[in-house]
This record gives sequence, structure tokens and C-alpha cells, in this order.
Amino acid sequence: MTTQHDRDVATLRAFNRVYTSRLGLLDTHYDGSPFSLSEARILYELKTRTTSMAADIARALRLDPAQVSRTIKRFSTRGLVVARENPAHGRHQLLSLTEAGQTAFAALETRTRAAVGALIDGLPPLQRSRLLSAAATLNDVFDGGAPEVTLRGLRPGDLGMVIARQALVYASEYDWNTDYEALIARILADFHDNFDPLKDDAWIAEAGGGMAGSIFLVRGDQAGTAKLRLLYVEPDARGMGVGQRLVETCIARARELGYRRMVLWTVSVLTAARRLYERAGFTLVEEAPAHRFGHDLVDQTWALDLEHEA
Amino acid sequence: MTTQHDRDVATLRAFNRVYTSRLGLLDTHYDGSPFSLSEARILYELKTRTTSMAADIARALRLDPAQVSRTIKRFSTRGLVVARENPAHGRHQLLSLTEAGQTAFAALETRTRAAVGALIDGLPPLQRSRLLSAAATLNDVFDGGAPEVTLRGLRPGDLGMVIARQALVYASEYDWNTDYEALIARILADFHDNFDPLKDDAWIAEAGGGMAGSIFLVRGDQAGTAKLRLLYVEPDARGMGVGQRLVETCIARARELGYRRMVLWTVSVLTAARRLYERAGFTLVEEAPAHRFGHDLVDQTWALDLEHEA
DNA sequence: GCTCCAATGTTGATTGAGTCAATATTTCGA
DNA sequence: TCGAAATATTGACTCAATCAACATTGGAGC
Repeated sequence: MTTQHDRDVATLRAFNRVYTSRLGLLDTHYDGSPFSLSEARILYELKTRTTSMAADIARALRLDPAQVSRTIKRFSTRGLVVARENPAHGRHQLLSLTEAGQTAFAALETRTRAAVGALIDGLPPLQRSRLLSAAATLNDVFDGGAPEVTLRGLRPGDLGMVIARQALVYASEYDWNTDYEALIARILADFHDNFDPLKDDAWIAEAGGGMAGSIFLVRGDQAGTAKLRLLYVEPDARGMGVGQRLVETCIARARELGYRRMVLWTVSVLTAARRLYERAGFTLVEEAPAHRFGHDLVDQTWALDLEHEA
Repeated sequence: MTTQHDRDVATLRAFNRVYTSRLGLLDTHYDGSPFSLSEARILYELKTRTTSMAADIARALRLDPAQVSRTIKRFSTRGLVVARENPAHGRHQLLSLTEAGQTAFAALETRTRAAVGALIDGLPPLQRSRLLSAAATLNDVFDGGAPEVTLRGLRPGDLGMVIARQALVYASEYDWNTDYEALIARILADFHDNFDPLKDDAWIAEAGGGMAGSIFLVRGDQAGTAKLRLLYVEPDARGMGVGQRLVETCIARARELGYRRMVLWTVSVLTAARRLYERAGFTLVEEAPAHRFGHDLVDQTWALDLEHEA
């Protein structure tokens, strides 16, 4: 039996093979280029970090200091690099490109850009955009550090994404049918059409360039009562405090807008959400069985007094 | 000034650098492994293509025949590979792994899988899923051949994706406001709630694992009249015949369901869609200016007689 | 039949990549 | 002040990569 983990490993290994055979040539020794791949990488480091030690380059590129030393020596004899003494530290030497080195680098850049450009241009638009968005994602995953969670207001496409993600996730996790999707589509259409900036609000949580969650604040049926609606956290973003931030932000805004009470409707199977509500001070005020989304569920109403809480 | 193309090239080159420094070690010479990266690649080819010539391997891996020859020779002396004469062709030799070769390969596989698995497990869930989906996309872009366009029925999440993509694309291309998003959210909620399999239908076009377009068939106000709604083609998938296939499929289904006439509502700025309608035989029956989605647009109604056409 | 050509596989030669070990030098902290 | 750690270099070695030369074989074309 193959687990998801096995399949993930296979995917990544296949990617590795594809990369080595199809893309690896991207940086390799173009016909007639005076630089090998390794030399080009070192040259790139010399250019970007204007003054640097050989040891810095070795660390950045995970190369052996011996190899860097020899490469720098070759560059020196070719007149591409000069090593100045560091007055502040006798053992460090400051490497920098000469005029000739700058010129050689520029020529290499031009050639590389042209080659990469040709590869991109050779792809049909769909493939190109898929390639580039995947490449950008990988850059961010490996170079972007820990993904930061940010909250923002609604933008075009957000309503649809909220509908799509919730419908898909609850269909796969709880086997809910598409009644749920239609329900939230209508809720969000109403939210937009009745939107009053003094009574309503909404937030999208973003992490790593994608949606990580969402929450909506809507006026309730009675004056002074707000409704918290459609709290959602992406499965992959769980455990990052996204839900708590959304709930807290929503409650704080409700207070700002002068609401005295907040209610929300949910169903009992959504246990992760339940914990968030409890933590925020909500209490369960009503429960009733209901047949929804193809299942026998238990409707719940939770409420929070906004006046007599911290 | 930097064009989009320049940025794309930079993205891909950054990806290349990130890959070489962060992921390149994936296949490299694990401590104590008896195989170098190049040897491991050749071993992999020997395993997967059960019998093969050295020349095949050289072509597959874009290696020099000389290098393959020498590597195979090393493998032979280590007892990992045997070369049998090809009775059909005296110059070709059939290479295959010995028992020892199979064992060595299996050990290498185990070690590699463990290393890749450790890398995956070391990532937080969000990063992991982003990495894997990007890797899968790249595999498909480079190994999957031309993306095939397929049509399918609705699944959970589709309504939301249709809303999200149309809202986002028309906002960026025509600067429409979010009224449009709310409008189609309501249209699709109604579509779901009133759905009758004998009168309504919907299709999602897929290409390369993502949505490439969509179209909806809905019963009209008058008996015998169908409405074509929400035709949409992803910008990246334009020019692939997606729109035409959607329209043709929709019309064919309308005929099947016994409709005698088909109408559609659109606005005049959607010129690409207009061409599709004309091509399918629709004729413009009504035009009226209207202020919609934050702009002065021209509403259009098109109609197609389903009885007296091919 | 024959010749020419292309493909296959091998070997030699050379340069660079990659790794390990040893060493000289310098700085910095205990 | 001493020793640890970092920097830079050199030697030694194996493999990767590339080019050139060459022998061998099968097949296309005559």
C-alpha cells in the first residue's frame, strides 16, 4: 500500500529527475561560454555581494573552500578578479570584479537571459504561466522564510475563493453535498448586496501568496447584535493561529462598530471552530438537530456578550 | 523598464539558483553512499529500462557516450552489471543489472527515499503542500506533454472557482467592480437550488489540472427556450478551442433536452465571446445601454434557433 | 556483390568539480 | 597568554565532462 507520504516522495523525486534532465541545462555551459556552471555561480556571487571573502562565497554556494580558492585564482590570472587586503582583518581578503570581470559577467548574463527567455517563449501560454507560478512558489517556499500570515479586506475573486475552498474542504472532510456551496454563495451574494461599511466587514487571511482563511462580520436580526459568519481556516494553515486571529479581529471590529452582542451559527461537527469560539468567550446557547448538506447534523447557536468581557 | 518577460526570466533564473543550492543535494552522494549522482542516474536508467544499450542511456540522460561507457565498465568490475551480446545486432550490447546490482539499487532507493522524506517532513504543512503542488505542476509541464482539454460536470468547489476566476479576470481586464461577483454568486446559487437534470446542465473545462473554462445551460423563462450562461475561458487557455468546445457542447445538450431555441445575455465589451456566439450561429436580437459593474456597458441578447440549424 | 554512412562502443587526453587532509596565518575569547 | 576557530592555500586523488580518434557493425544505395 502506498501512503500519501510515499506519493509525495515520489513526486519530489520525479521533479528532481525532470529538473536535472530538462532544466538543468539552463545554466550549463552554453556553447562557447568561457565559464562553467560552477564558475558562473561564483561569478554571480562576486557580482552581487560587491565585496566579499572567498569563505562567504563557499558558504553561500555550499562549495569546498579549496574549490573556491582555485577558481578565484583562475579568475585572477584571467584578470577578472582582484583581491585586496582587508586593513581591518589581515586574514580576510576582499574580492571584487575588475572592469574585465564586470564585462564578462554582463556578457554571461545577456546570454543566460536570452537562453531562459527562449525556453519561456517556446512554451504555450498555459504551460508558461503554470511553470512560472510553480517556480515562484518554490522560490518562496525555499527562500521566503516562514510564511507570514496577514489579514486584509475583500478583493475581487475573494468571495468565489471562499465559496470554492469551503465547499471543497467540507465535501472531502465531512462529505457535505453541494447544498452547502449554494448556501454560502447566496450568503455572500447577500453580504455584498447589503453591505454597509458601518455594520459589516470581512477579512481574508493570506499566507504564502494564497488564502489561508476568512471570516465575515454581518449585522444580526436585532439591533446591537452582530453575526460572525463563515469562519474558515485552510487545512494546510491550521495550527498557525490563523483562526484565532480572525476571530479576535472580527470581535474587536464588532466592538468598534458598537455592537453589544455577537452570535454565530455553526454545526457540532466543526470541532476545531468550536474550540476557537470557546476560547474567544462564546457560549453555546441553543442546539437543534437538522438535516443539512446530506447529513444529520446538530445546529448550534453561540453567543458572546461584547459589553461585559475583557 | 522591466517587462513582464524580464520578470519571468528573473523568476525562472532565481528558481534555478534556489534549486541548485537547496534541492540539488537531494540526489547527491549521501554520506557513505557507494554511488555518485551521475552513477545513481545511470543505475536508475539501468533499472527502469530493463534491457538497454549504453547509447540509450546516454541519450536519455544527455550524457557523453564516453562517460557512460566508463561508468558501465566500473559497474561491471563491481559486479553490478552484465553486458550480453545482442544476437540480432552484433554492435549493440544488452545491459542488465545483476542480483548484486538490484540489491545495490534497492539500497540506494531506500536511502534516497528516506532523505527526501526527511526533507518533506521537515517542512510545515503549508510549505509542504505548496512545494508538492508546485513540483507536481512542473513535472506535468515538462513531462506531461501538451495539456489536454477535457470537459466534465460540476463538482464541489466548482461554483466558487467559476465565481472567483470570472470576478478576478473581469476586474483586472475590464475594471468591473464586485457587483459582478455578487451577481454570478447569486446566479449560481439559484442554478443549484433550481437544478433539474432534465432542463439544466453545466460543464467545467479542465487543462493541466486546473480550470480552463466553464459554461452553464439553464431553462429560460419561456417553455422551449434555454439560456446559455456564464461562458468563461481562462486567459491562459485562450486560443486552445476551449470556448468553442464549451459552446458546442452546451448547444448539443440543449438540443438533446428538446429545447427549440437558445438565448444568452452578454455585454458588448466581451468581444472574444461574441465571436464564439457568431460562429455558433447566434444572432444579436437586442441591444440596450446599461450601467453595470461600475461602467457604462451595452447589454446584448443573442438568440439561436435550434430547430432550423445544422 | 560493393561502398559509403551512420550508429555503437571504446580509449586517450585534458580540464574542472568535488572531496579530504595538511598547513600557515590571523583573530578572538577564555 | 594560550588555545580555539576561522581563513586561505596547497597537495592528492577520483570522478565528471568534453573532445578527438578509432574499430566495429548494420544498413542504404549503387
